[in-house]
Parts: sequence; C-alpha cells; structure tokens
Amino acid sequence: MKLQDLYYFRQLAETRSFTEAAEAFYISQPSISIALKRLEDEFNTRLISRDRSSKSVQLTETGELLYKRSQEIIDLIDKTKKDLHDMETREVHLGFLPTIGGHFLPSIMPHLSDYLPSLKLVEEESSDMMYDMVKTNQISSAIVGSDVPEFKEKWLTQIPIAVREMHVWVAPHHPLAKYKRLNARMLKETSFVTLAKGYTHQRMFDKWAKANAIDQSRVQFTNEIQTANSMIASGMSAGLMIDLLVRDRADLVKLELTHAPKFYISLLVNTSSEVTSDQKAFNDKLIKVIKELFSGETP
Amino acid sequence: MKLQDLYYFRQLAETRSFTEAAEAFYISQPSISIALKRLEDEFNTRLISRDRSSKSVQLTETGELLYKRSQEIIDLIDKTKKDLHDMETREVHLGFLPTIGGHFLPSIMPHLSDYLPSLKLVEEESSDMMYDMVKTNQISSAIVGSDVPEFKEKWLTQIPIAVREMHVWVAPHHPLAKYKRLNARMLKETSFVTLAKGYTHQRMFDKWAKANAIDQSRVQFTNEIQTANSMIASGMSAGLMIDLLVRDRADLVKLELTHAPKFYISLLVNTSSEVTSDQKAFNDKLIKVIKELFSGETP
DNA sequence: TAAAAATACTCCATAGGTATTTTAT
DNA sequence: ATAAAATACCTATGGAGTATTTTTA
Repeated sequence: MKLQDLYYFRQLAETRSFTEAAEAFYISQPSISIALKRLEDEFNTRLISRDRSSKSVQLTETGELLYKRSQEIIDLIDKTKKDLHDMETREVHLGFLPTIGGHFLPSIMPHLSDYLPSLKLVEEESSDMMYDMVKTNQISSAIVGSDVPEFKEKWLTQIPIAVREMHVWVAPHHPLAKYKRLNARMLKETSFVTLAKGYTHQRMFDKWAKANAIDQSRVQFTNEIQTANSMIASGMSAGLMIDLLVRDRADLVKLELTHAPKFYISLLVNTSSEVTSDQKAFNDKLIKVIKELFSGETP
Repeated sequence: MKLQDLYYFRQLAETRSFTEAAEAFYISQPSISIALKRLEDEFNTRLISRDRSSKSVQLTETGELLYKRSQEIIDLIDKTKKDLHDMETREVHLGFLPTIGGHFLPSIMPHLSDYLPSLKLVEEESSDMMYDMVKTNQISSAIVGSDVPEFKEKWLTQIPIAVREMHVWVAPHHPLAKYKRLNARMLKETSFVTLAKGYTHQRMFDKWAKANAIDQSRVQFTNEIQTANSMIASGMSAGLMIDLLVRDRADLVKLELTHAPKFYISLLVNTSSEVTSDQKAFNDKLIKVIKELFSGETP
C-alpha cells in the first residue's frame, strides 16, 4: 500500500471531487483516478460509488472506513514526526494562555533556566482548547483556567496555582459604577460582553447568568479580550472577568460581586503516555517549581 | 515517508543486522542501508548508532521511538486491511474453543442459520488468548472459560452460558479411584497433570493447589488435552478438569471434589469499537440466542 | 582476513504527466 | 455543450540490483 494514496484518498473523500483533490496536491486528475484504483484493487472493494447518475462522488461503506482509518494513520504518522523532532532537538513545550501566562510566567520562568534555550511556549487563547491539547498529547503540560478546582481524569496531574474571584467591570460613568458591591439581582437587566464560545470565561458567565436569571438576550460575544475591555470602557456593556484579564486598564472600574464564581488556575500535566525524556524531566521540574511557588495560595 | 521503509526498519530493529533484515525481505543488503538513510534524512536524526566498535547494531532513543511507532502504524494498517476484507466479504467471526465449543456450538449453530455461509470460526485453545483477541478486537465475540463469573471491563458484554464444577479424574486402577468423593487433603501427595501456562485450567489448578497446599513439585504440564487425558489413563497422574474436556474417555474415572473450583463459560462481545455492520448484527443475534438457550442454567 | 555496512553505478518499474475518450447533465 | 472521470500512452524519478570499498573485530 502506498502512503501517498491514503493522503489522496482522504482529500478525495473530503472534497468529493477527483479534480479538486488533484488540485489540492498540484497533480493531474488522472493521478487521483489511478491512486483510487490502486487502493480498490489492493483491498478488492469499491471505495467510491461510480453511480454517475447521482450528482456527486459518494463513499461506499468500505470507503467510509478507509477514510476514517486514513485519518488515524496520518495522525499517528504526524505525531511520530513531531515526537522525533522534539526528541532530536530536545525541545520541550509548555501551553501558555496569553493573559494568565503574562501574570504567572515571570515568576516561574527564572526557575526553569536549564530549559530556557529549548523551551517553546505554545500560545492558545482558550483554556478548553488547551485542555484538549493536553488530553491528546499535542502538548504534555499547560497552565489552564477552569471553573472547577479539579479535573477528575486519571491521566493527568493537576497542581493548583491560584484561585481568583470574578469581578464585574464597568466604565467609570456606568450607572453601576457608584456601587461598592453588587449582587446578581442588581444585574438582571445589565448588558454584558463576554468571550466567545470555547473560553472558560464564557462557560462561567453562562452558568452564572443561568443560575441568576440574568437576561442573556443582550449579551455580546467577542474573541478578543481587548475588544471586550474596550466595549466595557465605552460604557455600553459590563463584563464578568478575573482581574488578570484587565491588566493596566485605568478606564475600567472593578466592582465586588457577592457569590462571585471562582476561577481556578492550575498546571495540567499529561502523565498517561509517551513523551521524550527531556519533556518528562521538564514536567517534573515544573511541578516542583509550581508547588514551591504557589502552595498555600489555594485552600 | 515510505511505508515500506517502516517495514524494513522494524525488521532491522528486531534482527539488529542489515544483512539479516535484507534476507527477511529477499532484497539486497544495500537496500536496507539506503532505506535507513532515507528515514534518517527525513527525520533529521540518527536511528541506529553507527559506533561500529560496539559489537552490534544499536537503536538510538529516536530509533526506539520509531520502532514502537512503526509497529503501531503497521498494526493499524493490518487491522484496516482485515476490516475492509471482512466488510467486503461480509464475513463474521466467532471465537471458538475446540473442547468447549464442541459441546455448545451444536445447540447454538442452528439458530444462526442466516450467518452460516459467512461465519468463520476462529479456533484458539487458550481462553486467555481468546480474551486477548476480543480485547484487541481481532475478533469481536467469543465463547470463553474463566475462573470468575464476570469480567469487569466496561468494553465488553458478557452473557453466562454455563457453570461447571471441576472434578478429579484418574485411571480406574488408580488408588484414589475407590473413593466416591475427595477433599483436597487427600490429594496433597498426588501427582497431577495439567494444561500449560496460558490455559484457564492451568491458572485454576495453580490457584487451587496453592490454596490447598498441594505439592506442586511433581505436576506435569502439556499443551494437549488428549495428552493430559492419556497420561491420566495411564495411571501416572490425576487431573483436575471439567467434564467437557473428557468427552468419550471410558478409561477415565470421574471423582467428586469437595469445594471444587467452578469453571464459568460465557460469551464475550467487544462492544467498544468499530466492527462491520454484519458483525454487529451477528453479535446481537448471538447474544439473543445464547440468552434464550442458556438463561437459567446459571445462578 | 573475514564479516558486515557503506558507497558507486546501473537499470527498470511505476508514479505522474499529457492527450483523449467516455459519461451524464 | 459542458464538465468531470476514465482510459491510453509516454516520461523520468528513484527504489532495488550488482560490484566494490570501507571498517573493525
């Protein structure tokens, strides 16, 4: 079996067009026809239904299976390439949330001096995404935020770093700005801006809003924290965020919220599976450093 | 990357010799050298340590990783080939222990008439091996024997078929043959023959012997049930077996044993993962049939 | 010096190209 | 008539061969 044919077949399955699949690889259309025939001959099965009366290319049952398996095989190969590269270059990786990392990394990094030359920070805005990357071992350690103090997965080690209460943020001239302390009932009719789906902040806002019957019809969403902050500063909306997301914004006012949701920041390390020995040593060091620096900051 | 190179590399890693690896594929030795170089160039890493002062070919750290991954990739490809074949031919499989199957299959098979033309029985002597094949989805259903009534794995459905007490078997002229009923203390000094490692019977014998302080120094092992039976018939040893293993042996005497271990026979179905729709339907039918035929025979 | 791996070159099998035909809307 | 896939035939890259050299025990 030719590996290249699996790449071609995957593309063919996704575009459902011989011509387009060929274009994606900058090869001629007959090459795709012939690659498909090679696979069909080898496996003694039709992978694409040749019923040309139906409008488009359709996968058969075996075609669907081969498509799925092609993906798995290619994923495994890609992972292998990445791991070989990391092993050879002795690169180690740490998942890094721009906002939160900006606060904690300066205190952590000096203790990781041995690894600095080979350390690559993997930036990712969304904690959920980061969690997924740790889960699938695209990175084996990351600092994430969560609305629960602990994940229950057995394949990870979790070290608490900090707990932050969420606050309500408004512009100085916003009607709510005069209050020292707010409760949820005072916010029922307030317009909010929150981060888009996938962000921990969004999930927490949603949970809090539902629990407190906040009117969600005029909630606005954005993918950018700075955009959210600017919208708040303009006075059109309020925000529910931890203070780390509002560094150096003199134009925002922070208000205490009773029964505010808690935002848990912790280090996640995937302990399940194969990483390079360098990465393993780095992870262990990281766990040690974070335990030393932040034990006691959490209950 | 060339898939063929992974096959070559796997062989090279296992034989630790370029020449032998080449011979295994009936190709010339330089082809292996060049295949290795292709891989090393692509991944920018040494896979084999070229320290020719040391006696033999040694894998580097990256070589070890690639060896493991090559195995995984090849396994996935082989599995895919098998699944495509089964799907195309609409073959379905059932794991089958020769001795136990010989007893239960005649009553089960008539109810599976729809599947008979495409049903392949996969013979395997050892229940442990069979369990492993179900676990790794080489077959998705099998009838096995076990020393415990239930496996606790979440990826399988288990339907009890029968429970059999184990008995002691001896030749008619054996000194124990005069007793109707035995207990373990009467067997402390008896010579036994049992099946070899990997068989459920062996594990059960071992457990029973240890629990009852039976002298295991003169226990003999064999891979063949008929050999075991013949050794018992000769009078030199006794056996601890369920009666299904002693069909039609008039030259053996069955003796009751107090607190005899129980042998549980059940259908295992791997429900975790992808099987063909035919196999899935077959498994469901099998579960139904076995429930109907054997419910009530077990507590 | 013997045995194993690396290098040098040669060759042909085949992946991919172009041109064309077939099929269906 | 047009658009997409299949077929026919051609080309050239590179995988595998043979012969030879290098390496070290």
